[in-house]
Amino acid sequence: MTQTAETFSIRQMCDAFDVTARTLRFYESKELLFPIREGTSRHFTKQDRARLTLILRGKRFGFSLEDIRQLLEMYNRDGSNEAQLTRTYLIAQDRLSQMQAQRAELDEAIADLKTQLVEGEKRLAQFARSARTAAE
Amino acid sequence: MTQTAETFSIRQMCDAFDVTARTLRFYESKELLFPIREGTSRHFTKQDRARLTLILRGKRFGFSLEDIRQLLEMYNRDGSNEAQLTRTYLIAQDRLSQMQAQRAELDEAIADLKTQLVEGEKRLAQFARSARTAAE
DNA sequence: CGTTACATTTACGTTAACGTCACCCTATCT
DNA sequence: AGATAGGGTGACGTTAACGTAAATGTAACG
Repeated sequence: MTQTAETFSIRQMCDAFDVTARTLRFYESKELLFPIREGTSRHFTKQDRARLTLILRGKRFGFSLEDIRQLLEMYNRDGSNEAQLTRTYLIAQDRLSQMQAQRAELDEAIADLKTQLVEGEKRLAQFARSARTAAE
Repeated sequence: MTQTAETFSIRQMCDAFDVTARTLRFYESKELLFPIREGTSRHFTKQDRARLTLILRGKRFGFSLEDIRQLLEMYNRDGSNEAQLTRTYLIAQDRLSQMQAQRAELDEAIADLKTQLVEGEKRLAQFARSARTAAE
Protein backbone atom coordinates (compact mmCIF):
# COMPACT_ATOMS: atom_id res chain seq x y z
CA MET A 1 0.00 0.00 0.00
CA THR A 2 2.14 2.76 -1.30
CA GLN A 3 -0.84 5.05 -1.75
CA THR A 4 -4.59 4.86 -1.28
CA ALA A 5 -7.14 6.57 -3.47
CA GLU A 6 -7.33 9.16 -0.72
CA THR A 7 -3.75 10.34 -0.79
CA PHE A 8 -1.52 11.85 -3.47
CA SER A 9 2.16 11.24 -4.01
CA ILE A 10 4.42 14.22 -4.30
CA ARG A 11 4.45 13.87 -8.11
CA GLN A 12 0.69 13.81 -8.31
CA MET A 13 0.61 16.94 -6.23
CA CYS A 14 3.11 18.63 -8.51
CA ASP A 15 1.09 17.79 -11.57
CA ALA A 16 -2.23 18.68 -10.01
CA PHE A 17 -1.15 22.06 -8.68
CA ASP A 18 1.72 22.94 -10.99
CA VAL A 19 4.31 23.38 -8.26
CA THR A 20 7.69 21.77 -7.76
CA ALA A 21 8.50 19.08 -5.22
CA ARG A 22 10.87 21.54 -3.59
CA THR A 23 7.95 23.87 -3.00
CA LEU A 24 5.88 21.16 -1.34
CA ARG A 25 8.76 20.13 0.92
CA PHE A 26 9.37 23.76 1.70
CA TYR A 27 5.75 24.30 2.67
CA GLU A 28 5.91 21.26 4.88
CA SER A 29 9.02 22.57 6.60
CA LYS A 30 7.17 25.82 7.20
CA GLU A 31 4.22 23.91 8.66
CA LEU A 32 1.79 24.83 5.94
CA LEU A 33 1.26 21.24 4.87
CA PHE A 34 1.28 18.04 6.91
CA PRO A 35 1.57 15.04 4.63
CA ILE A 36 1.59 11.62 6.24
CA ARG A 37 5.11 10.25 6.44
CA GLU A 38 4.98 6.56 5.61
CA GLY A 39 8.52 5.36 6.04
CA THR A 40 10.49 7.77 3.97
CA SER A 41 7.91 9.17 1.57
CA ARG A 42 5.07 11.64 1.83
CA HIS A 43 1.37 11.08 1.31
CA PHE A 44 -0.72 14.19 0.84
CA THR A 45 -4.26 13.99 2.13
CA LYS A 46 -7.39 15.74 0.97
CA GLN A 47 -6.80 18.27 3.71
CA ASP A 48 -3.37 19.01 2.32
CA ARG A 49 -4.90 19.58 -1.08
CA ALA A 50 -7.45 22.00 0.35
CA ARG A 51 -4.69 23.79 2.19
CA LEU A 52 -2.53 24.05 -0.88
CA THR A 53 -5.42 25.57 -2.81
CA LEU A 54 -5.71 28.22 -0.15
CA ILE A 55 -1.97 28.77 -0.02
CA LEU A 56 -1.68 29.36 -3.74
CA ARG A 57 -4.73 31.57 -3.72
CA GLY A 58 -3.34 33.63 -0.86
CA LYS A 59 -0.09 34.06 -2.71
CA ARG A 60 -1.87 35.44 -5.72
CA PHE A 61 -3.20 38.21 -3.50
CA GLY A 62 0.19 39.10 -2.16
CA PHE A 63 -0.08 37.46 1.26
CA SER A 64 3.15 36.12 2.71
CA LEU A 65 3.46 32.46 3.60
CA GLU A 66 3.54 33.42 7.25
CA ASP A 67 0.28 35.35 6.87
CA ILE A 68 -1.21 32.34 5.17
CA ARG A 69 0.03 29.97 7.84
CA GLN A 70 -1.81 31.96 10.47
CA LEU A 71 -4.95 31.95 8.38
CA LEU A 72 -4.74 28.21 7.91
CA GLU A 73 -4.68 27.73 11.65
CA MET A 74 -8.29 28.74 11.66
CA TYR A 75 -9.15 26.09 9.11
CA ASN A 76 -7.93 23.56 11.64
CA ARG A 77 -9.67 21.71 14.40
CA ASP A 78 -7.22 23.57 16.56
CA GLY A 79 -9.86 25.49 18.50
CA SER A 80 -9.16 23.45 21.57
CA ASN A 81 -8.37 26.62 23.40
CA GLU A 82 -10.85 29.47 23.57
CA ALA A 83 -8.22 32.19 23.70
CA GLN A 84 -6.54 30.71 20.67
CA LEU A 85 -9.79 30.47 18.78
CA THR A 86 -10.66 34.05 19.63
CA ARG A 87 -7.27 35.19 18.43
CA THR A 88 -7.48 33.44 15.09
CA TYR A 89 -11.07 34.62 14.74
CA LEU A 90 -9.89 38.19 15.06
CA ILE A 91 -7.08 37.61 12.61
CA ALA A 92 -9.58 36.25 10.12
CA GLN A 93 -11.92 39.18 10.59
CA ASP A 94 -9.04 41.49 9.94
CA ARG A 95 -8.07 39.54 6.85
CA LEU A 96 -11.64 39.69 5.60
CA SER A 97 -11.74 43.46 5.76
CA GLN A 98 -8.37 43.56 4.04
CA MET A 99 -9.74 41.45 1.24
CA GLN A 100 -12.87 43.51 0.94
CA ALA A 101 -10.78 46.64 0.68
CA GLN A 102 -8.64 44.88 -1.86
CA ARG A 103 -11.72 44.03 -3.84
CA ALA A 104 -12.78 47.65 -3.98
CA GLU A 105 -9.32 48.64 -5.07
CA LEU A 106 -9.22 45.91 -7.65
CA ASP A 107 -12.42 47.20 -9.19
CA GLU A 108 -10.90 50.63 -9.35
CA ALA A 109 -7.72 49.30 -10.91
CA ILE A 110 -9.69 47.37 -13.50
CA ALA A 111 -11.66 50.48 -14.40
CA ASP A 112 -8.42 52.46 -14.74
CA LEU A 113 -6.83 49.86 -16.90
CA LYS A 114 -9.88 49.70 -19.17
CA THR A 115 -9.70 53.44 -19.64
CA GLN A 116 -6.06 53.14 -20.55
CA LEU A 117 -6.84 50.40 -23.02
CA VAL A 118 -9.35 52.65 -24.76
CA GLU A 119 -6.65 55.30 -24.94
CA GLY A 120 -4.28 52.79 -26.44
CA GLU A 121 -6.86 51.80 -29.01
CA LYS A 122 -7.36 55.38 -30.06
CA ARG A 123 -3.67 55.83 -30.58
CA LEU A 124 -3.39 52.61 -32.51
CA ALA A 125 -6.28 53.74 -34.70
CA GLN A 126 -4.36 56.93 -35.30
CA PHE A 127 -1.46 54.90 -36.60
CA ALA A 128 -3.79 53.00 -38.90
CA ARG A 129 -5.13 56.29 -40.33
CA SER A 130 -1.65 57.66 -40.98
CA ALA A 131 -0.78 54.48 -42.81
CA ARG A 132 -3.83 54.82 -45.04
CA THR A 133 -3.06 58.45 -45.76
CA ALA A 134 0.48 57.58 -46.71
CA ALA A 135 -0.80 54.96 -49.11
CA GLU A 136 -2.90 57.45 -51.11
CA MET B 1 13.32 77.93 -5.95
CA THR B 2 13.92 74.73 -4.09
CA GLN B 3 10.43 73.45 -4.80
CA THR B 4 7.32 74.72 -6.52
CA ALA B 5 3.77 73.96 -5.49
CA GLU B 6 3.82 71.38 -8.25
CA THR B 7 6.63 69.21 -6.98
CA PHE B 8 7.18 67.27 -3.75
CA SER B 9 10.44 66.84 -1.89
CA ILE B 10 11.49 63.34 -0.99
CA ARG B 11 10.26 63.85 2.59
CA GLN B 12 6.87 65.03 1.44
CA MET B 13 6.61 61.93 -0.70
CA CYS B 14 7.52 59.72 2.21
CA ASP B 15 4.86 61.30 4.39
CA ALA B 16 2.23 61.33 1.68
CA PHE B 17 2.67 57.71 0.64
CA ASP B 18 4.12 56.15 3.76
CA VAL B 19 7.25 54.82 2.12
CA THR B 20 10.91 55.35 2.97
CA ALA B 21 13.32 57.53 1.05
CA ARG B 22 15.27 54.40 0.24
CA THR B 23 12.23 52.99 -1.48
CA LEU B 24 11.78 56.11 -3.63
CA ARG B 25 15.44 56.12 -4.64
CA PHE B 26 15.20 52.43 -5.37
CA TYR B 27 12.18 52.92 -7.60
CA GLU B 28 14.01 55.67 -9.42
CA SER B 29 16.99 53.40 -9.98
CA LYS B 30 14.62 50.80 -11.39
CA GLU B 31 13.09 53.40 -13.69
CA LEU B 32 9.69 53.40 -12.10
CA LEU B 33 9.89 57.04 -11.07
CA PHE B 34 11.56 59.98 -12.79
CA PRO B 35 11.90 62.88 -10.38
CA ILE B 36 13.50 66.05 -11.70
CA ARG B 37 17.08 66.33 -10.53
CA GLU B 38 17.74 69.93 -9.61
CA GLY B 39 21.40 69.98 -8.73
CA THR B 40 21.68 67.27 -6.16
CA SER B 41 18.13 66.83 -4.92
CA ARG B 42 14.99 65.27 -6.33
CA HIS B 43 11.68 66.91 -7.15
CA PHE B 44 8.76 64.58 -7.62
CA THR B 45 6.14 65.72 -10.07
CA LYS B 46 2.43 65.05 -10.23
CA GLN B 47 3.21 62.29 -12.72
CA ASP B 48 5.53 60.66 -10.24
CA ARG B 49 2.77 60.75 -7.66
CA ALA B 50 0.33 59.13 -10.04
CA ARG B 51 2.90 56.50 -10.88
CA LEU B 52 3.63 55.77 -7.25
CA THR B 53 -0.06 55.29 -6.57
CA LEU B 54 -0.16 52.71 -9.33
CA ILE B 55 3.04 51.07 -8.12
CA LEU B 56 1.78 50.62 -4.59
CA ARG B 57 -1.55 49.40 -5.84
CA GLY B 58 0.11 46.88 -8.12
CA LYS B 59 2.18 45.59 -5.27
CA ARG B 60 -0.89 44.96 -3.20
CA PHE B 61 -2.09 42.63 -5.92
CA GLY B 62 1.11 40.68 -5.98
CA PHE B 63 2.62 42.12 -9.16
CA SER B 64 6.39 42.40 -9.26
CA LEU B 65 8.05 45.75 -9.77
CA GLU B 66 9.16 44.63 -13.20
CA ASP B 67 5.57 43.75 -14.13
CA ILE B 68 4.52 47.15 -12.91
CA ARG B 69 7.26 48.92 -14.80
CA GLN B 70 6.03 47.42 -18.03
CA LEU B 71 2.50 48.48 -17.24
CA LEU B 72 3.61 52.00 -16.49
CA GLU B 73 5.15 52.27 -19.91
CA MET B 74 1.67 52.42 -21.28
CA TYR B 75 0.82 55.33 -19.00
CA ASN B 76 3.55 57.25 -20.77
CA ARG B 77 3.54 59.37 -23.85
CA ASP B 78 5.97 56.79 -25.05
CA GLY B 79 3.83 55.59 -27.96
CA SER B 80 6.25 57.13 -30.37
CA ASN B 81 6.70 53.74 -31.94
CA GLU B 82 3.75 51.72 -33.18
CA ALA B 83 5.33 48.34 -32.52
CA GLN B 84 6.11 49.41 -28.97
CA LEU B 85 2.59 50.67 -28.41
CA THR B 86 1.13 47.48 -29.76
CA ARG B 87 3.34 45.47 -27.48
CA THR B 88 2.41 47.35 -24.33
CA TYR B 89 -1.22 47.30 -25.41
CA LEU B 90 -1.12 43.53 -25.51
CA ILE B 91 0.61 43.38 -22.15
CA ALA B 92 -2.11 45.54 -20.69
CA GLN B 93 -4.85 43.40 -22.17
CA ASP B 94 -3.21 40.38 -20.63
CA ARG B 95 -2.94 42.13 -17.30
CA LEU B 96 -6.60 43.06 -17.47
CA SER B 97 -7.71 39.50 -17.87
CA GLN B 98 -5.41 38.50 -15.03
CA MET B 99 -7.04 41.06 -12.81
CA GLN B 100 -10.51 40.02 -13.82
CA ALA B 101 -9.65 36.43 -12.98
CA GLN B 102 -8.21 37.63 -9.73
CA ARG B 103 -11.40 39.44 -8.98
CA ALA B 104 -13.45 36.31 -9.45
CA GLU B 105 -11.08 34.40 -7.22
CA LEU B 106 -11.16 37.13 -4.64
CA ASP B 107 -14.92 36.93 -4.46
CA GLU B 108 -14.65 33.22 -3.93
CA ALA B 109 -12.03 33.64 -1.24
CA ILE B 110 -14.16 36.22 0.54
CA ALA B 111 -17.12 33.88 0.49
CA ASP B 112 -14.97 31.08 1.89
CA LEU B 113 -13.61 33.24 4.63
CA LYS B 114 -17.10 34.40 5.61
CA THR B 115 -18.20 30.79 5.93
CA GLN B 116 -15.24 30.10 8.14
CA LEU B 117 -16.06 33.10 10.28
CA VAL B 118 -19.56 31.80 10.84
CA GLU B 119 -18.00 28.49 11.89
CA GLY B 120 -15.75 30.31 14.29
CA GLU B 121 -18.69 32.17 15.75
CA LYS B 122 -20.55 28.95 16.36
CA ARG B 123 -17.62 27.48 18.21
CA LEU B 124 -17.17 30.61 20.26
CA ALA B 125 -20.85 30.51 21.13
CA GLN B 126 -20.29 26.93 22.25
CA PHE B 127 -17.64 28.12 24.66
CA ALA B 128 -20.02 30.75 25.98
CA ARG B 129 -22.68 28.07 26.63
CA SER B 130 -20.26 25.82 28.49
CA ALA B 131 -19.27 28.73 30.66
CA ARG B 132 -22.90 29.39 31.57
CA THR B 133 -23.49 25.73 32.34
CA ALA B 134 -20.45 25.64 34.56
CA ALA B 135 -21.74 28.63 36.46
CA GLU B 136 -25.00 26.92 37.42
C1' DC C 1 21.70 -7.91 -10.91
C1' DG C 2 22.15 -3.56 -13.18
C1' DT C 3 19.73 0.56 -14.16
C1' DT C 4 15.95 3.40 -14.53
C1' DA C 5 12.65 6.14 -12.13
C1' DC C 6 11.42 8.56 -8.02
C1' DA C 7 11.99 9.63 -3.60
C1' DT C 8 14.72 11.82 0.48
C1' DT C 9 17.98 14.98 3.17
C1' DT C 10 21.47 18.47 3.54
C1' DA C 11 23.25 22.48 2.26
C1' DC C 12 24.70 26.18 -0.43
C1' DG C 13 22.97 29.56 -4.26
C1' DT C 14 19.72 33.04 -6.05
C1' DT C 15 16.46 36.88 -6.78
C1' DA C 16 13.53 40.67 -5.39
C1' DA C 17 12.91 44.45 -2.61
C1' DC C 18 14.38 46.97 0.18
C1' DG C 19 17.26 48.13 5.17
C1' DT C 20 21.21 49.95 7.14
C1' DC C 21 25.58 52.08 7.57
C1' DA C 22 29.32 55.10 6.52
C1' DC C 23 30.54 59.13 4.65
C1' DC C 24 29.81 63.52 2.22
C1' DC C 25 27.61 67.91 0.76
C1' DT C 26 25.05 72.22 1.79
C1' DA C 27 21.70 75.31 3.50
C1' DT C 28 20.26 77.57 7.56
C1' DC C 29 19.65 78.71 12.34
C1' DT C 30 21.95 80.53 16.55
C1' DA D 1 31.82 79.37 13.16
C1' DG D 2 29.58 75.50 14.89
C1' DA D 3 25.71 72.71 15.02
C1' DT D 4 21.64 70.83 13.13
C1' DA D 5 18.51 69.24 9.47
C1' DG D 6 17.88 67.30 5.23
C1' DG D 7 19.51 65.26 0.96
C1' DG D 8 22.80 62.34 -1.66
C1' DT D 9 25.83 58.21 -3.09
C1' DG D 10 27.95 53.83 -2.63
C1' DA D 11 28.08 49.40 -0.81
C1' DC D 12 27.16 45.68 2.08
C1' DG D 13 23.28 43.20 4.85
C1' DT D 14 18.77 40.93 5.15
C1' DT D 15 14.51 38.29 4.43
C1' DA D 16 11.34 35.48 1.85
C1' DA D 17 10.66 31.91 -1.19
C1' DC D 18 12.27 28.93 -3.38
C1' DG D 19 16.31 26.73 -7.00
C1' DT D 20 19.91 23.62 -7.53
C1' DA D 21 23.33 20.26 -6.72
C1' DA D 22 25.34 16.27 -4.24
C1' DA D 23 24.86 12.14 -2.02
C1' DT D 24 21.82 8.46 -0.78
C1' DG D 25 17.73 5.11 -0.54
C1' DT D 26 14.40 1.93 -2.71
C1' DA D 27 11.06 -0.15 -5.72
C1' DA D 28 10.23 -2.16 -9.96
C1' DC D 29 11.54 -3.48 -14.65
C1' DG D 30 14.01 -6.38 -18.08
